[in-house]
Amino acid sequence: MKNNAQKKLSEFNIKPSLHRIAVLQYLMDHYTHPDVDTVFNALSHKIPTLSKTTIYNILKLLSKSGVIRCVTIDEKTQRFDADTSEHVHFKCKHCGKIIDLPVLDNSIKIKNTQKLKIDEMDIFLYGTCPLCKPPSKKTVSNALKSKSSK
Amino acid sequence: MKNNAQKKLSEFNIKPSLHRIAVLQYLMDHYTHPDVDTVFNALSHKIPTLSKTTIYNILKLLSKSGVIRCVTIDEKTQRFDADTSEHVHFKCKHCGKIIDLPVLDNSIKIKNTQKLKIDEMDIFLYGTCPLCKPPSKKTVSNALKSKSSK
DNA sequence: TTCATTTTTGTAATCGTTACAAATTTATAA
DNA sequence: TTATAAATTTGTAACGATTACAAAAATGAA
Repeated sequence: MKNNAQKKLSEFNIKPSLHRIAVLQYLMDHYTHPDVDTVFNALSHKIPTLSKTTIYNILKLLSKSGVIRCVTIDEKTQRFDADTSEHVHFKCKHCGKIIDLPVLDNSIKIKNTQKLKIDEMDIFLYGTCPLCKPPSKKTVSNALKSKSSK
Repeated sequence: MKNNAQKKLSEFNIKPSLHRIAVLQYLMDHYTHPDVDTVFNALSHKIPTLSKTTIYNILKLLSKSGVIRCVTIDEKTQRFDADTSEHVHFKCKHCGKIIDLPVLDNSIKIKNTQKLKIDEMDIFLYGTCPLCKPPSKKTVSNALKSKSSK
Protein backbone atom coordinates (compact mmCIF):
# COMPACT_ATOMS: atom_id res chain seq x y z
CA MET A 1 0.00 0.00 0.00
CA LYS A 2 1.97 2.92 -1.28
CA ASN A 3 1.37 6.58 -0.73
CA ASN A 4 -0.88 8.30 -3.18
CA ALA A 5 0.83 10.98 -5.24
CA GLN A 6 -2.36 12.11 -6.92
CA LYS A 7 -4.02 12.78 -3.59
CA LYS A 8 -1.01 14.72 -2.38
CA LEU A 9 -1.00 16.94 -5.45
CA SER A 10 -4.66 17.75 -4.91
CA GLU A 11 -3.98 18.62 -1.29
CA PHE A 12 -1.53 21.22 -2.53
CA ASN A 13 -3.94 22.48 -5.20
CA ILE A 14 -1.73 21.30 -8.03
CA LYS A 15 -3.55 19.86 -10.99
CA PRO A 16 -2.65 16.17 -11.03
CA SER A 17 -1.51 15.67 -14.59
CA LEU A 18 -0.20 12.25 -15.52
CA HIS A 19 3.38 13.51 -15.65
CA ARG A 20 3.17 15.18 -12.27
CA ILE A 21 1.68 12.11 -10.70
CA ALA A 22 4.38 9.94 -12.22
CA VAL A 23 7.20 12.18 -10.97
CA LEU A 24 5.82 12.57 -7.48
CA GLN A 25 4.92 8.90 -7.23
CA TYR A 26 8.47 8.00 -8.15
CA LEU A 27 9.81 10.21 -5.37
CA MET A 28 7.31 8.76 -2.90
CA ASP A 29 8.38 5.24 -3.86
CA HIS A 30 12.11 6.00 -3.86
CA TYR A 31 13.40 7.98 -0.92
CA THR A 32 16.88 7.86 -2.44
CA HIS A 33 17.21 11.59 -3.19
CA PRO A 34 17.35 11.10 -6.96
CA ASP A 35 18.52 13.81 -9.33
CA VAL A 36 16.79 14.93 -12.51
CA ASP A 37 18.49 12.39 -14.72
CA THR A 38 17.58 9.51 -12.44
CA VAL A 39 13.93 10.48 -12.42
CA PHE A 40 13.97 11.00 -16.15
CA ASN A 41 15.59 7.65 -16.90
CA ALA A 42 13.22 5.84 -14.58
CA LEU A 43 10.11 7.31 -16.17
CA SER A 44 11.06 7.67 -19.82
CA HIS A 45 10.39 3.99 -20.38
CA LYS A 46 6.79 4.27 -19.31
CA ILE A 47 6.34 7.70 -20.90
CA PRO A 48 8.30 7.56 -24.18
CA THR A 49 7.51 11.14 -25.15
CA LEU A 50 8.82 12.47 -21.85
CA SER A 51 11.05 15.52 -22.02
CA LYS A 52 13.75 16.29 -19.50
CA THR A 53 12.55 19.87 -19.39
CA THR A 54 9.26 18.56 -18.07
CA ILE A 55 11.07 16.87 -15.22
CA TYR A 56 12.82 20.13 -14.43
CA ASN A 57 9.53 22.01 -14.59
CA ILE A 58 7.65 19.60 -12.38
CA LEU A 59 10.40 19.25 -9.78
CA LYS A 60 10.69 23.01 -9.52
CA LEU A 61 6.93 23.37 -9.23
CA LEU A 62 6.76 20.73 -6.50
CA SER A 63 9.70 22.25 -4.63
CA LYS A 64 8.30 25.76 -4.69
CA SER A 65 4.92 24.48 -3.58
CA GLY A 66 6.42 22.62 -0.65
CA VAL A 67 5.33 19.20 -1.84
CA ILE A 68 8.95 18.04 -1.99
CA ARG A 69 12.31 19.40 -0.93
CA CYS A 70 15.32 20.16 -3.08
CA VAL A 71 18.42 18.68 -1.47
CA THR A 72 21.46 20.74 -2.40
CA ILE A 73 24.04 18.58 -0.66
CA ASP A 74 25.51 17.71 -4.04
CA GLU A 75 27.74 20.39 -5.55
CA LYS A 76 26.83 19.55 -9.11
CA THR A 77 23.24 18.39 -9.26
CA GLN A 78 19.98 19.09 -7.53
CA ARG A 79 18.47 16.16 -5.74
CA PHE A 80 14.89 15.80 -4.55
CA ASP A 81 13.21 14.35 -1.51
CA ALA A 82 9.53 13.64 -0.99
CA ASP A 83 10.14 13.48 2.75
CA THR A 84 9.59 17.03 3.95
CA SER A 85 9.82 16.26 7.63
CA GLU A 86 12.81 17.56 9.56
CA HIS A 87 15.81 15.33 9.11
CA VAL A 88 19.51 15.47 8.38
CA HIS A 89 21.29 14.39 5.21
CA PHE A 90 24.59 12.57 5.31
CA LYS A 91 26.68 12.24 2.17
CA CYS A 92 29.47 9.70 1.88
CA LYS A 93 32.49 11.32 0.26
CA HIS A 94 33.49 8.04 -1.33
CA CYS A 95 30.42 6.40 -2.82
CA GLY A 96 28.27 9.53 -2.94
CA LYS A 97 25.32 7.86 -1.28
CA ILE A 98 23.00 10.07 0.73
CA ILE A 99 21.61 8.75 4.00
CA ASP A 100 18.76 10.17 6.08
CA LEU A 101 19.30 10.70 9.78
CA PRO A 102 16.69 11.69 12.36
CA VAL A 103 17.23 14.73 14.56
CA LEU A 104 16.43 14.69 18.21
CA ASP A 105 13.64 17.15 18.86
CA ASN A 106 14.62 20.70 19.62
CA SER A 107 18.25 19.72 19.70
CA ILE A 108 19.41 22.59 17.53
CA LYS A 109 19.79 25.84 19.40
CA ILE A 110 20.92 28.88 17.50
CA LYS A 111 21.43 32.37 18.82
CA ASN A 112 19.08 34.40 16.69
CA THR A 113 19.82 37.84 18.04
CA GLN A 114 19.25 39.60 14.72
CA LYS A 115 15.53 38.92 14.44
CA LEU A 116 15.91 36.80 11.37
CA LYS A 117 12.74 35.19 10.08
CA ILE A 118 13.74 31.59 9.47
CA ASP A 119 11.62 29.51 7.11
CA GLU A 120 13.77 26.53 6.22
CA MET A 121 16.81 24.68 7.45
CA ASP A 122 19.27 22.30 5.85
CA ILE A 123 21.69 20.18 7.83
CA PHE A 124 24.28 18.37 5.78
CA LEU A 125 26.87 15.97 7.10
CA TYR A 126 29.88 14.73 5.15
CA GLY A 127 32.02 11.74 5.87
CA THR A 128 32.41 8.04 5.28
CA CYS A 129 29.68 5.44 5.37
CA PRO A 130 30.24 1.98 6.92
CA LEU A 131 30.39 0.29 3.53
CA CYS A 132 33.25 2.53 2.40
CA LYS A 133 35.10 2.21 5.69
CA PRO A 134 34.15 -0.69 7.92
CA PRO A 135 34.97 -0.08 11.56
CA SER A 136 37.60 -2.83 11.84
CA LYS A 137 41.30 -1.98 12.00
CA LYS A 138 42.32 -3.90 8.91
CA THR A 139 40.57 -1.48 6.61
CA VAL A 140 43.01 1.41 6.63
CA SER A 141 44.46 0.40 3.31
CA ASN A 142 40.99 -0.06 1.88
CA ALA A 143 39.96 3.36 3.02
CA LEU A 144 43.00 4.92 1.40
CA LYS A 145 42.36 2.94 -1.74
CA SER A 146 38.79 4.09 -2.07
CA LYS A 147 39.97 7.61 -1.33
CA SER A 148 42.49 7.74 -4.13
CA SER A 149 40.35 5.94 -6.67
CA LYS A 150 37.90 8.74 -6.98
CA MET B 1 46.23 44.61 13.06
CA LYS B 2 44.86 42.14 10.61
CA ASN B 3 45.37 38.43 10.44
CA ASN B 4 48.34 37.23 8.52
CA ALA B 5 47.49 35.17 5.47
CA GLN B 6 51.09 34.31 4.70
CA LYS B 7 51.61 32.85 8.14
CA LYS B 8 48.44 30.80 7.84
CA LEU B 9 49.51 29.33 4.51
CA SER B 10 52.82 28.29 6.00
CA GLU B 11 51.04 26.66 8.91
CA PHE B 12 49.21 24.49 6.40
CA ASN B 13 52.40 23.77 4.44
CA ILE B 14 51.19 25.65 1.39
CA LYS B 15 53.80 27.64 -0.41
CA PRO B 16 52.83 31.28 0.09
CA SER B 17 52.88 32.61 -3.43
CA LEU B 18 51.82 36.19 -3.93
CA HIS B 19 48.54 35.15 -5.49
CA ARG B 20 47.70 32.76 -2.71
CA ILE B 21 48.51 35.34 -0.08
CA ALA B 22 46.35 37.89 -1.85
CA VAL B 23 43.36 35.56 -2.14
CA LEU B 24 43.56 34.32 1.44
CA GLN B 25 44.20 37.81 2.78
CA TYR B 26 41.11 39.03 1.00
CA LEU B 27 39.03 36.30 2.63
CA MET B 28 40.54 37.06 6.02
CA ASP B 29 39.72 40.75 5.59
CA HIS B 30 36.22 40.15 4.21
CA TYR B 31 34.12 37.61 6.05
CA THR B 32 31.32 38.20 3.57
CA HIS B 33 31.39 34.75 1.93
CA PRO B 34 32.44 36.11 -1.48
CA ASP B 35 32.20 34.06 -4.63
CA VAL B 36 34.89 33.62 -7.26
CA ASP B 37 33.91 36.67 -9.26
CA THR B 38 33.92 38.90 -6.23
CA VAL B 39 37.40 37.80 -5.24
CA PHE B 40 38.60 38.14 -8.81
CA ASN B 41 37.19 41.64 -9.25
CA ALA B 42 38.63 42.77 -5.95
CA LEU B 43 42.13 41.58 -6.75
CA SER B 44 42.42 42.10 -10.50
CA HIS B 45 43.11 45.78 -9.95
CA LYS B 46 46.18 45.13 -7.87
CA ILE B 47 47.22 42.14 -9.98
CA PRO B 48 46.41 43.09 -13.56
CA THR B 49 47.59 39.80 -15.04
CA LEU B 50 45.36 37.81 -12.74
CA SER B 51 43.42 34.96 -14.30
CA LYS B 52 40.10 33.76 -13.04
CA THR B 53 41.31 30.18 -13.35
CA THR B 54 43.96 31.04 -10.78
CA ILE B 55 41.26 32.12 -8.35
CA TYR B 56 39.46 28.83 -8.93
CA ASN B 57 42.69 26.91 -8.44
CA ILE B 58 43.66 28.66 -5.26
CA LEU B 59 40.22 28.55 -3.68
CA LYS B 60 39.98 24.83 -4.40
CA LEU B 61 43.46 24.27 -2.99
CA LEU B 62 42.66 26.19 0.18
CA SER B 63 39.32 24.41 0.59
CA LYS B 64 40.79 20.95 0.19
CA SER B 65 43.58 21.82 2.60
CA GLY B 66 41.15 23.02 5.22
CA VAL B 67 42.43 26.59 5.28
CA ILE B 68 39.04 27.88 4.22
CA ARG B 69 35.56 26.44 3.78
CA CYS B 70 33.43 26.32 0.69
CA VAL B 71 29.93 27.51 1.50
CA THR B 72 27.44 25.83 -0.81
CA ILE B 73 24.35 27.63 0.46
CA ASP B 74 24.02 29.30 -2.93
CA GLU B 75 22.51 27.12 -5.64
CA LYS B 76 24.47 28.72 -8.41
CA THR B 77 27.87 29.76 -7.15
CA GLN B 78 30.43 28.56 -4.69
CA ARG B 79 31.18 30.93 -1.86
CA PHE B 80 34.15 30.87 0.45
CA ASP B 81 34.72 31.53 4.12
CA ALA B 82 38.01 31.95 5.95
CA ASP B 83 36.22 31.30 9.22
CA THR B 84 36.49 27.54 9.68
CA SER B 85 35.05 27.47 13.19
CA GLU B 86 31.65 25.89 13.70
CA HIS B 87 28.88 28.28 12.82
CA VAL B 88 25.62 28.46 10.93
CA HIS B 89 24.93 30.29 7.68
CA PHE B 90 21.71 32.16 7.12
CA LYS B 91 20.72 33.28 3.64
CA CYS B 92 18.09 35.91 3.04
CA LYS B 93 15.83 34.82 0.20
CA HIS B 94 15.25 38.41 -0.82
CA CYS B 95 18.58 40.23 -0.83
CA GLY B 96 20.78 37.13 -0.96
CA LYS B 97 22.96 38.27 1.90
CA ILE B 98 24.59 35.55 4.00
CA ILE B 99 24.80 36.06 7.74
CA ASP B 100 26.87 34.10 10.25
CA LEU B 101 25.20 32.77 13.36
CA PRO B 102 26.86 31.13 16.33
CA VAL B 103 25.76 27.71 17.49
CA LEU B 104 25.35 26.89 21.11
CA ASP B 105 27.88 24.26 22.07
CA ASN B 106 26.86 20.65 21.68
CA SER B 107 23.38 21.71 20.80
CA ILE B 108 23.08 19.44 17.79
CA LYS B 109 22.20 15.89 18.66
CA ILE B 110 21.87 13.40 15.86
CA LYS B 111 21.08 9.72 16.11
CA ASN B 112 24.08 8.13 14.46
CA THR B 113 23.09 4.49 14.68
CA GLN B 114 24.75 3.52 11.41
CA LYS B 115 28.35 4.08 12.49
CA LEU B 116 28.88 6.87 10.03
CA LYS B 117 32.23 8.62 10.25
CA ILE B 118 31.35 12.29 10.17
CA ASP B 119 34.03 14.78 9.15
CA GLU B 120 32.17 17.95 8.31
CA MET B 121 28.82 19.60 8.87
CA ASP B 122 26.93 22.37 7.14
CA ILE B 123 23.93 24.08 8.66
CA PHE B 124 22.05 26.40 6.34
CA LEU B 125 19.08 28.54 7.26
CA TYR B 126 16.83 30.30 4.78
CA GLY B 127 14.44 33.13 5.41
CA THR B 128 14.14 36.89 5.57
CA CYS B 129 16.60 39.29 7.14
CA PRO B 130 15.46 42.31 9.17
CA LEU B 131 16.36 44.74 6.39
CA CYS B 132 14.11 42.95 3.91
CA LYS B 133 11.28 42.57 6.39
CA PRO B 134 11.41 44.80 9.43
CA PRO B 135 9.40 43.45 12.35
CA SER B 136 6.90 46.31 12.37
CA LYS B 137 3.42 45.92 10.93
CA LYS B 138 3.64 48.70 8.38
CA THR B 139 6.16 46.87 6.28
CA VAL B 140 4.00 44.30 4.60
CA SER B 141 3.95 46.25 1.37
CA ASN B 142 7.69 46.74 1.55
CA ALA B 143 8.24 43.06 1.99
CA LEU B 144 6.09 42.30 -1.00
CA LYS B 145 7.87 44.95 -3.00
CA SER B 146 11.30 43.54 -2.31
CA LYS B 147 9.96 40.10 -3.03
CA SER B 148 8.67 40.90 -6.50
CA SER B 149 11.59 43.07 -7.49
CA LYS B 150 14.04 40.21 -7.56
C1' DT C 1 -17.32 22.39 -32.40
C1' DT C 2 -14.42 26.62 -31.19
C1' DC C 3 -11.58 29.19 -28.31
C1' DA C 4 -8.68 29.97 -24.31
C1' DT C 5 -5.71 28.03 -20.96
C1' DT C 6 -2.55 24.85 -19.26
C1' DT C 7 0.91 21.53 -19.86
C1' DT C 8 4.51 19.47 -22.35
C1' DT C 9 8.20 19.39 -25.59
C1' DG C 10 12.69 20.34 -28.02
C1' DT C 11 16.19 23.40 -29.07
C1' DA C 12 19.13 26.94 -28.06
C1' DA C 13 21.32 29.66 -24.81
C1' DT C 14 23.34 30.60 -20.30
C1' DC C 15 26.79 30.38 -16.95
C1' DG C 16 29.69 28.54 -13.33
C1' DT C 17 33.24 25.47 -13.40
C1' DT C 18 36.88 22.45 -15.16
C1' DA C 19 40.39 20.44 -18.49
C1' DC C 20 44.29 21.21 -20.59
C1' DA C 21 48.41 22.74 -22.47
C1' DA C 22 51.30 26.67 -23.03
C1' DA C 23 53.65 30.27 -20.68
C1' DT C 24 55.70 32.07 -16.77
C1' DT C 25 57.81 31.96 -12.43
C1' DT C 26 60.37 29.77 -8.85
C1' DA C 27 63.53 26.51 -6.94
C1' DT C 28 67.57 23.49 -7.41
C1' DA C 29 71.99 21.98 -9.08
C1' DA C 30 76.14 22.40 -11.46
C1' DT D 1 76.02 32.75 -13.17
C1' DT D 2 73.65 29.18 -16.25
C1' DA D 3 71.00 25.14 -17.02
C1' DT D 4 67.38 22.29 -15.72
C1' DA D 5 63.46 20.73 -13.22
C1' DA D 6 59.36 21.69 -10.73
C1' DA D 7 55.67 24.49 -9.41
C1' DT D 8 52.52 28.11 -10.46
C1' DT D 9 49.83 30.89 -13.40
C1' DT D 10 47.37 31.88 -17.58
C1' DG D 11 43.97 31.70 -21.47
C1' DT D 12 41.10 29.12 -24.25
C1' DA D 13 38.10 25.58 -25.06
C1' DA D 14 35.03 22.36 -23.36
C1' DC D 15 31.75 20.60 -20.17
C1' DG D 16 27.38 19.99 -18.06
C1' DA D 17 23.51 21.22 -15.28
C1' DT D 18 19.99 24.32 -15.68
C1' DT D 19 17.00 27.73 -17.88
C1' DA D 20 14.64 30.54 -21.61
C1' DC D 21 11.68 30.36 -25.02
C1' DA D 22 8.44 29.40 -28.40
C1' DA D 23 6.00 25.81 -30.69
C1' DA D 24 3.14 21.80 -30.07
C1' DA D 25 -0.05 19.14 -27.65
C1' DA D 26 -3.48 18.41 -24.28
C1' DT D 27 -7.11 20.03 -21.45
C1' DG D 28 -11.17 22.64 -20.10
C1' DA D 29 -14.96 25.81 -20.87
C1' DA D 30 -18.60 27.73 -23.61
